[in-house]
Amino acid sequence: MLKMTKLTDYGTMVLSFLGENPTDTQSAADVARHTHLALPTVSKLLKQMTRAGLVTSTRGSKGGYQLARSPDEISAADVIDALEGPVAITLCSGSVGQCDLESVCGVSSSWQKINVAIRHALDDISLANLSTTKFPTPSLNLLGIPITHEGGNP
Amino acid sequence: MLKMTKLTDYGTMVLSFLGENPTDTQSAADVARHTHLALPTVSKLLKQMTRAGLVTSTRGSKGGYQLARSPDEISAADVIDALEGPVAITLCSGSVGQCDLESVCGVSSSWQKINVAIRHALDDISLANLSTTKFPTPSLNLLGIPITHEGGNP
DNA sequence: GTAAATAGTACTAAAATAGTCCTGATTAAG
DNA sequence: CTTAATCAGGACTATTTTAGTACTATTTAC
Repeated sequence: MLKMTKLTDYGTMVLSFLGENPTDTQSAADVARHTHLALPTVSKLLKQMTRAGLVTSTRGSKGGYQLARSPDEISAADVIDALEGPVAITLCSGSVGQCDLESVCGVSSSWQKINVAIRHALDDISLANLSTTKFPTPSLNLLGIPITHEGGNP
Repeated sequence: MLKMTKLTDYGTMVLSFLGENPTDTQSAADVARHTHLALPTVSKLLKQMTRAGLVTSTRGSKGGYQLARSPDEISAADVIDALEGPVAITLCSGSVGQCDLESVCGVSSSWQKINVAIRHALDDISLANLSTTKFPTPSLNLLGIPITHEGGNP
């Protein structure tokens, strides 16, 4: 539940790497080398993220990719949107009238609210926050409960 | 992204129905009839939720299921845990040291924070809130942004 | 013109989800 | 004590989604 797909995770890694040297153009092969991901996969991700406007590409020899804007202007929600399409916690929460069970369901609008809430939370997390390399992670506070750093992955 | 599986969605419907008449014991067939879900599916869900302690079962003829506790004491997180196992937004956010890329990843702990934040949000939503039948849906407020009802499913 | 890149698309493989079925155990009722 | 109704557990199949690869076309530096 509430899992991102691997590709989104990878996408974040790729963006994070691009963010390390924002002025350099990196080829897909460069990115693959540094992130230890397979080239075709990285290539696919970069294409998708280019189309979504998260990175810019330069074609031709000596071409490559760069972040389209600074790491603190790219949100977690942006990345997810680019790689997985619109966020929706339940099928029916995406849009109205598409569920056969709608009339007998007795459950729904609150899921949509949760959805919106999570969405806002993801909007407020930037790539800069997600990259451990350089930036300090700010404290995140949802529902009045401050969430502090308590170990975890490097 | 951030989607629940259909089964969790169904599970909520099932619980919601059981919550309508908390004192009655409903057989799996009854539940299937009223929710318009297939019997084997409902049966499977009820078994899982029984094991998780969300509903109680009575075996034998005239047996069936009831909510184990009142609808406002069952949270969205409970339902998700029962039907999908522990919440984890990324693979590596579930536990430390299980990811090959950990050392080169440069991304992670903030996903864990998001994870925890969402978790808390889901803890605070009860089945009573999710059931449209009887209970008014309270306002939900994450990150200081009040989320108001703005149409959507019935 | 050639080599090094990205763009687009289609395809295949793998994994997760959803759904079904069967066999066994338990209990109320006749 | 037999039968019918009902849950328990697990195995199995089908479907859908996700992940990963491959191929062809286009663009550009030199």
